[in-house]
Amino acid sequence: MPRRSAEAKAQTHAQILQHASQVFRARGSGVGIGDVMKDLGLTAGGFYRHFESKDDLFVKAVSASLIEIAERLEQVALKAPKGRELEAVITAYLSPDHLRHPEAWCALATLAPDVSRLPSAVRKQLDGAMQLYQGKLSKFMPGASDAERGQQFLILFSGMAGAIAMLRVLSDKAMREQALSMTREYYLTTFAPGGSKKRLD
Amino acid sequence: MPRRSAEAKAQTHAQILQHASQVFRARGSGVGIGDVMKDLGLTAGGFYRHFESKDDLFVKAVSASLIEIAERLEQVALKAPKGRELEAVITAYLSPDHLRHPEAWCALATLAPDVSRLPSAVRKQLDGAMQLYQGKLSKFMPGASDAERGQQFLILFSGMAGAIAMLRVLSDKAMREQALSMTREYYLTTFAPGGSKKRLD
DNA sequence: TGTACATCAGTGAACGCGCGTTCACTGATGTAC
DNA sequence: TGTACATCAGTGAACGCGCGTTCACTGATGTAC
Repeated sequence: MPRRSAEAKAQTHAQILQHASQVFRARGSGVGIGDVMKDLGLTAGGFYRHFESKDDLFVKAVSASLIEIAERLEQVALKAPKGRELEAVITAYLSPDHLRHPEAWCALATLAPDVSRLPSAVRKQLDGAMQLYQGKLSKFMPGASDAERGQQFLILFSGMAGAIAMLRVLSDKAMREQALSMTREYYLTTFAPGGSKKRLD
Repeated sequence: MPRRSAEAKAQTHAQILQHASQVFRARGSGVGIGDVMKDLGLTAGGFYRHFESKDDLFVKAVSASLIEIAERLEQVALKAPKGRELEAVITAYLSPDHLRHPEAWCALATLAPDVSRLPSAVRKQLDGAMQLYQGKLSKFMPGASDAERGQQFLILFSGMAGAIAMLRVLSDKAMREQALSMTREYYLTTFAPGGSKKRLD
């Protein structure tokens, strides 16, 4: 097929990024470029009109997915009743939907080890997305200063990501979901001990 | 090279398992069998006298490493002063040594996503090791019943594993180590608020 | 205790396959006049 | 506004490579008598 317009190219570029970010989260960094392109009705050769290499795509896909999740969780907080923002975020993050759909949720829970194995020069490209994640959500954390809220964010989100990652290892589905709700209760009690007893759903 | 004695075979088997478990933790499940065998001075062909397939090795290597860490942490607890067992375990788990040496520490922090992508029939083979891990350490957790201590174990260890995994993503070494000590303080305060103020080193 | 024979741990070459990447090519798009 | 030409998004075949696995073979080990 011949040349496409500038807008068409931008659209293809966005599609590759979006689809790759889902498929990496679902099946890990080992997923092939040919697979990603094929799913979009394209061939592998065309990939290199959009990205320098597979590593380039991987880093950009992880970065994009982190930003997307941060924005989504920020929206969840902003839509929550006053004073219950963090409760809403924790409930969303530790939801059965997150546990069951790695491709649609947080890349930290699915790709942290893959990312940590990249050379630090490459990992550096993710600093921005990590800071944005922290920036969008630490304002809902308890703490007297920005620094303190930033620390609380790190502890809460690394803990929740670890919980999701570990629960996905368990082979028994019923046990997994039950342990999830128990874990959610714990984090809600510890980080968002709101006055009212009723939980958001 | 010709046939070896039964003990020699057992030793080779143990070496493959041990080395693979380190190298998978360090570089992920993508590491090749040829590499593992070569490091031991062997050739790839001989691998199949010891394991059915790469997946077989991977699952057994993860299982072995989980058991090894569980036993090591249990020893840490047993050597700690009375009443400070959990404090010692948390300090060991959230140590700079763990952060810097994935190959020598907890497979949950390095391989949880790889494991979660295996078919659940294969993952089932890890249930035993997971239960052993829980069994060896939940006795040091606070809680009135076995069930409660088991839950506390899950929350604490998934949280700590997530913290290690996430901190390894950060590109700045100084920030990583500082965030680690802050995280360690948090988990010590929350889970092991011992009477004495001095920390174990 | 010695001998003949079966076993099998480890070798090394070969296999089929899928991967990331390159490249000559096509023809619609964009641009210069 | 029309025309000639350069650009370049996407194709599809090819590349080199490394992977997991197989297999005929070697010769020390283990066993039966």
